[in-house]
Amino acid sequence: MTQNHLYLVDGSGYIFRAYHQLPPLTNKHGQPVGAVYGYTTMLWKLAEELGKAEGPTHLAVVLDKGSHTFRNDMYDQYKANRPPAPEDLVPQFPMIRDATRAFSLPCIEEAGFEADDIIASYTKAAVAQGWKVTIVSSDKDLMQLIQPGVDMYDTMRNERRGADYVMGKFGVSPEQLGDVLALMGDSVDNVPGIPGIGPKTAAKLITEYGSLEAALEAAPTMKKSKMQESLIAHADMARLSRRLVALHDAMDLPEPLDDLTLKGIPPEPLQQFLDHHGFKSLLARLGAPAAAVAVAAASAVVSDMAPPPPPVQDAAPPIDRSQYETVVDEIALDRWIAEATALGVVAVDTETDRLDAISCELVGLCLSTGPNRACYIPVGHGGRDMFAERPQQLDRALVLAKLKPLLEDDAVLKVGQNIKYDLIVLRRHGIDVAPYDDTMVMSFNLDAGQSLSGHGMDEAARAHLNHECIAFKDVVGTGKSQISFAEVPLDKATAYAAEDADVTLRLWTLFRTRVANEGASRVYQLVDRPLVSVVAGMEQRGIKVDREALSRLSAEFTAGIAALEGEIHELAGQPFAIGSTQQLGAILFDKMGYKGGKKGKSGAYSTDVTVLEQLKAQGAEIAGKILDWRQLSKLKSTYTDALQAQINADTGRVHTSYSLTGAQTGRLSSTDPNLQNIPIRTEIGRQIRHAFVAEPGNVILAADYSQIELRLAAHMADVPALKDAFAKGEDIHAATAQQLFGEVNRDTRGRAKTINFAILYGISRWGLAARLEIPPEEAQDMISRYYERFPGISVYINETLEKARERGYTETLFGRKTWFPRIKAPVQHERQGAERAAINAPIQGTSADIIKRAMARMEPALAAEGLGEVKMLLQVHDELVFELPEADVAAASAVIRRVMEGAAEPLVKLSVPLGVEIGHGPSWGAAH
DNA sequence: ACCCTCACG
DNA sequence: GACGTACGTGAGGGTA
Repeated sequence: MTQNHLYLVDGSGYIFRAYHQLPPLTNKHGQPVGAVYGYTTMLWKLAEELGKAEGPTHLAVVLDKGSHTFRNDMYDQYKANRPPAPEDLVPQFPMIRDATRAFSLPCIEEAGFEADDIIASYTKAAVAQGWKVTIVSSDKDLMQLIQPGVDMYDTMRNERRGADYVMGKFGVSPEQLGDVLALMGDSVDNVPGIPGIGPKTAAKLITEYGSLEAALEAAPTMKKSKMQESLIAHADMARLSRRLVALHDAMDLPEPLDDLTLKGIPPEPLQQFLDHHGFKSLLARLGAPAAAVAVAAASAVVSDMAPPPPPVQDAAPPIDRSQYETVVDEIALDRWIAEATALGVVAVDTETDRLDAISCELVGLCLSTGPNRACYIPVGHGGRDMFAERPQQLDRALVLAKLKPLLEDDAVLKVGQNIKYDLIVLRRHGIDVAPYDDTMVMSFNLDAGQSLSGHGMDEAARAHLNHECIAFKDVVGTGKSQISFAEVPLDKATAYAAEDADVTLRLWTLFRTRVANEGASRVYQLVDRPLVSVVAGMEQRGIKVDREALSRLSAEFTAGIAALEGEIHELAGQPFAIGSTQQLGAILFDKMGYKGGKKGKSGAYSTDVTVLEQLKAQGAEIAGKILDWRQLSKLKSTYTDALQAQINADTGRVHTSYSLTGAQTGRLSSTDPNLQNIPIRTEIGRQIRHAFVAEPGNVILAADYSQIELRLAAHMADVPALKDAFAKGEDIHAATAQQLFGEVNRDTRGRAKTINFAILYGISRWGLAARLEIPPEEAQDMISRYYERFPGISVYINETLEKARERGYTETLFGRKTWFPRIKAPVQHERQGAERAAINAPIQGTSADIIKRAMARMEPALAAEGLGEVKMLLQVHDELVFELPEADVAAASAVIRRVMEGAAEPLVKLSVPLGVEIGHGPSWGAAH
């Protein structure tokens, strides 16, 4: 059996080198991919090494994760000089992970450690087992690892390097290299070294004295010189530098060595990746015999080796609630904090006495640092009543003061399930939790649209951990006997709450690899994750609502409703519940004899707007009155009454709650109250919008993307006629009318508008026919003409559907997946429904991605212009609503427009401009 | 708990 | 040839 040979690829180092050495390529989606291309060719070269004598049997790509490592704690200036990564390189980082995944290679990254340390640790472990190691990198720091059995490989120069290379370049052996590097210093990493000493002098000193320590000790006896004085003066700097350049080789291996076995490179994902980016020359080689050989050789490696170990099931032990700890003393609390800090990642969950984060009281917190390692820290049991009997527990202020450094520690990742809630609760106590991961958002980015109905923890635990969580209602009861969490006994509370943290961390362990392996990193890291804290801020801020104005409207509506009710009963000849569709149907169709058939599976009469409009057109006076009654009832119950009840007593404002995982396409949704469906289309409803007001001295500013979905459709389906019209700033529906009907008037423009929207939603001839009130054949003609004039549209639709059928999901320009499990349903109308949704999802989803990016960038952009008083309050799919001092309107408008119009860049380059319309006034209604 | 209706993008 | 609407949401009221 051949000797195992581990290849460790310094992915991060490679990316920067490729970026600087290759021209700024872009792929067919307009994304910058120069570094990705270089990286891909490097992996390709490695793939060709497979099966050769010195080729790999095991391989891992190692990447940097985050920027804060233990070296920053050692020396706060470490890497402080390093400029931020270039703007067009940043979006390529997640694509590097995609590339790695396309080659089906394991990828290792670990927070708190640089890629160099991971490589050092793996090298040490492999050498200890008698393996050979090749480090794929040209980094001088890594050359310290060269030793018998360990060499380096520079794929760009196609050169293998051993100890003689180091001797030739630095004049010392690899084991002395660390001392030389410490003396030299490194301006890029900001390792200080000793001023005036470069590579030559350093090498001379080390060769002469044998080591850095020996040279420093001998310094006072050396011949007097500038260098000698410097050596004495900066000895401490040299010692610090020595520690900075030392590689940490004793970390716990995130993946066992044996898991790095090369299992062959299946061609399909690779082909998909190359195809996606349009790397044509590599694609051609993939089909060529050479690649076939490489792939075959890769498979041969597998068959040569011992059979692969059985797939690791869930390596974590089953959930054991008896191991959870209730923390009621400071020593235990300190121990948990130390453990979490050392680990660098901790699951966090807060327990409160009610559901809304804005007004709840904190009852307890939990932490988890590993499977079954979880604790519950009660701080508010016994409730809000200060005199009630309280179980023994730590003081809330003390616990929060102790937890604050952990929760704000850059080097400790906080993991939460729906962490937006915890962010708000803790921010109310002066704690800004960062950095964070959210398992609910990760689940959404992986599985949106999959058969699971939501991304809640109980469901996720069932699906992914095969575990049934304690149900909240089993802890607090239901209905009248329901108690607050503050009243739950500590043992029960600990079992429930600590389990949540335990499960959250377990889910995170699963999701983080899946996010990396399934191409979700980009949308998670660059779109959704940064949004969580932004949305938390918006919810916490709320918007002011004029209670008196709503109350006046309520009274007006009440009077109108009463008057209409009388008239309706009069016309019907009897009193009845107008709100009951059942009774209304009976009155209209059975008693009064109007025509209008049964509908729906329930067999009940339909009485919706379209039906009532038809009756009205037939001359049924009652139908119009019912429509008016319905409008007023809706406005009163859903808006004027409900909204008053939602005003927070402490803030005097309304705080909605946004769901980041509610809409399958990636849109946000808003609940309690829903502020994304405040009336605007009718004059009477619009008055409700006028009740959303600014504080004295401030104004409300609303910024809307204009026709964003149509613009995206024009870009994604590549329709030159539509793109030109947008580029010229033309009225898009008029332009469509011109194309379809040859003339523009009110009628043709209106029909064109209907068709344009129909396209976005996935059209059917019957749907269009119903909308335009024309026969289906005529509608079909119109659709055909649309496809003729805009051929890109039908190509887009067909390609989207084909991909959805083949892969099961659609993707936005930012890589957001939406799954369509029913796309192959045998029942026709289910399947067709899925098809229409699949046509719409990439467009609606890309629009959602874009506004989310604008939101994530908005506050820093405003702050950079000294506009810290400008507050983002609401998002309504294509609109952002702000409150700001009147004096800031002009400056803020410019920033807001710039951020919104440029939100796709640089990740995605659009071939149509994005337009933004901005208005302001004393109220939301006035801002439109 | 479910259906219907209707508010928004 | 029949299907009975468009895509994505959330809330309130009536009914079983």
